[in-house]
Amino acid sequence: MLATAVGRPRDAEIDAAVLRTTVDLLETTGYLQLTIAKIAARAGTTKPAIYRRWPTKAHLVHEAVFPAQDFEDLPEGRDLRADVRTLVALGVQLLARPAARAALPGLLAESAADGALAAEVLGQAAGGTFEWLQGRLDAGIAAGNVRPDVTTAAVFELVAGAAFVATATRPADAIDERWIDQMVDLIVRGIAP
Amino acid sequence: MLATAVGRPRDAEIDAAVLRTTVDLLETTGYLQLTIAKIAARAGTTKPAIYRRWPTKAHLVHEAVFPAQDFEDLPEGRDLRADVRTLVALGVQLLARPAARAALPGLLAESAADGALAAEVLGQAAGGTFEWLQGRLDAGIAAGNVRPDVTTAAVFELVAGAAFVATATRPADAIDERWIDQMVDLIVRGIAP
Amino acid sequence: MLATAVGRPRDAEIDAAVLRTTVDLLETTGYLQLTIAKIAARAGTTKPAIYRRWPTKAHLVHEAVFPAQDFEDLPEGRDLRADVRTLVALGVQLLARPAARAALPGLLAESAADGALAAEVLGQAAGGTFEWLQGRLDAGIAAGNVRPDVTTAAVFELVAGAAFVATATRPADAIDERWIDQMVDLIVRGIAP
Amino acid sequence: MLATAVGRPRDAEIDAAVLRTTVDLLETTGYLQLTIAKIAARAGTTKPAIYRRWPTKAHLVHEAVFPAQDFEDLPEGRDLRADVRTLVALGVQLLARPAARAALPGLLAESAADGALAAEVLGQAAGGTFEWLQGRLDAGIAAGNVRPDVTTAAVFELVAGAAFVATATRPADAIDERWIDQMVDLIVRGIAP
DNA sequence: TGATAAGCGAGACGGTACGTCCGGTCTTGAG
DNA sequence: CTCAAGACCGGACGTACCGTCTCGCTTATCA
Repeated sequence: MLATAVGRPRDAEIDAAVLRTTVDLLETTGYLQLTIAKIAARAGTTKPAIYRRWPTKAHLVHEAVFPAQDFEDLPEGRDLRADVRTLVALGVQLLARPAARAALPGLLAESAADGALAAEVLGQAAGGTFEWLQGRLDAGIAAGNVRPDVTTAAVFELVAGAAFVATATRPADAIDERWIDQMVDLIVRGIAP
Repeated sequence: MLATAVGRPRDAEIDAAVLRTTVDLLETTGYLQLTIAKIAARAGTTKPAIYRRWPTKAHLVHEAVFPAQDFEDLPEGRDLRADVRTLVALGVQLLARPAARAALPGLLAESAADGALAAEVLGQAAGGTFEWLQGRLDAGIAAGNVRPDVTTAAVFELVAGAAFVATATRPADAIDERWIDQMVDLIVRGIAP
Repeated sequence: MLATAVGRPRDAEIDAAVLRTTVDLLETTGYLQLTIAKIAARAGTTKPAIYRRWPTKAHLVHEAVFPAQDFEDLPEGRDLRADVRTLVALGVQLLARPAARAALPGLLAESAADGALAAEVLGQAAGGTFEWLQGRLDAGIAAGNVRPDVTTAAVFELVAGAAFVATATRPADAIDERWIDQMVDLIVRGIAP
Repeated sequence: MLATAVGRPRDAEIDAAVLRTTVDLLETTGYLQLTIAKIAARAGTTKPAIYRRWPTKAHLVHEAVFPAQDFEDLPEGRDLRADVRTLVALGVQLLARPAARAALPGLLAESAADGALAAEVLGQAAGGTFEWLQGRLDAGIAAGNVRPDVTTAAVFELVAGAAFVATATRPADAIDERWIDQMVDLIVRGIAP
């Protein structure tokens, strides 16, 4: 995505309009019914303009629904329960948005056949989060709040998985504070010595 | 799929060949690249023969990858740990097969836009399993091994979610007995009083 | 088409109803749009009952539109002009009926790929007619009204061809007595010494 | 078939390959067995590419077998016999080719149900030819070689019809110079005063 | 300042896959 | 062996849409 020096520069308006439209249409029509042509028409541009920016629908949707900055602002660690709560809340916040609910299964389906895409999608989610969780759990072990044989991957799978299944099976308003509290409770007790 | 008395009966060979081919192609090409035309060609039959049996690709894949009988043989309850282990193992056994890994995100993506399909897919998984789990947890509560405020749905989400995320992110051989033991440990401790 | 002695005898009503319906539908929908299924439905019977009697649509149409007896009643020869007129009138009578106009190109198209059918269709038309014409021309030669080098085939081609092209290109009511007279005039002069 | 300024231009190779393949397959399989799918496969292209160019099989066959330019080069009139011979030879030349023998009944059958197609098919044949014949006959009348009451349509029907029936019933090699001479003789005498 | 290069809207193209129609066959149960 | 009823198989249909390409124009940088 490096800007070449020569030639007409890309119109940043188009980037913004396309990303915005993609989210809108995702919520309306779902991932599979979403087409580049529809996005182009609704964003007031053309298919080639979109294909110039994103190689596939999956890349576009990924960028539109899970912008990179969403994964960057994890707070400093406090006590264990608060940290777990932060993680569960992050998972819910990321996955429960309508656009995310619509996009994720589609992205996963595409990832199944495209390793590079899978790496990109998962890499981003895991990226900072995984290390952050590892740090929190290590601190917990040191403080005696977490069993030493608990692996970061297992906790990550529990948290992410529960959030994913909940968003896939529950109505949106059934994933609330009480749901989060319940999950936090289960996780914190599960990893306790 | 009720047999009508009148008219030429269906060729059972075709049913079998199509289901077999569907699983094969899923593992090879993935859900999105899978097409009815390819299945028909490889199974030695034609598209109409397939459309006569299954209304959409999703229905066919569902039946091919998650046949109904897979969900029917949950054993009698024993002690709590064994029961949780049964559930986790069932989740892994169902989701870790290559065809299932390829099929599930696709089915979820289709379900997002087709409520009836969602009900079918989830209904089957939840069908017996949910009630069975509820019974086991109630028994656990009665025996004092489970906190009374633990909900079946939450446990179900943890187990199914962990299995799903693990199959989506780990290599197949990294989901072994040790992984299961670890999950069972986390869950059992999480729900204990 | 020999009736076998054993078993239930065929229902002659069905033969008649199908032939009648075939002519009706030919005039309405044309040869290519005509289907065995439509004929069966309208004749109040079923496809298998029709296929039991006629191997193809072409055979059925042939029998329905050009029954064998139509070609059998050529009158005794009189004078040459009258004989030519008989032939031209026969051609017009056979080809100008709506069902025949609709059927003939279709039958010819099928005949192009099916030699046996071609022999049947042409054989019937040529059958008695060709010999009859040959006799009349021979008599004309003997009487000095026809050049000896005129071949029967050429005259046959002129008469049949003119009738065919006229039915294919003219409206039905433009093929009248005056048209016949004109053609007879051209032919009689053409073959005269 | 007007070239639009905008959009990707058509691949002329495909036009040529499809027309060539259509003629080949017509000679091999006949009109009714000819399918767009087979043509596409054999021409190395696809059905939509064909449907973009020709709305129906009939239009494609028409253009492939009777290209427009075939009807454009009628020579200046000379004496009557030579002119009639020109017309008969043109008829034979157009209709006796294997592809034309296979195509014509099919085109006529389709024309029976599609007036617009009929106008196109007949219009092309009649187009220049009819006027040309009219001019020649008028000249013949003026020169005293043709009866004034001879109509152009009747002569046209005789010539076209004879050529058509001959190609439909005779083997290809039986329509030779001698056949043409015989027909010319019959026609010229038929229209003479 | 002019040449070069890339982006843009417009829109048709090539080709994959779709879901359907229907032609001809087969099965059942009764006559 | 026929009949009515009806489903089945498979060839072909005509269409939707994806991603690419071409055009004529615009907008920037580089020589």
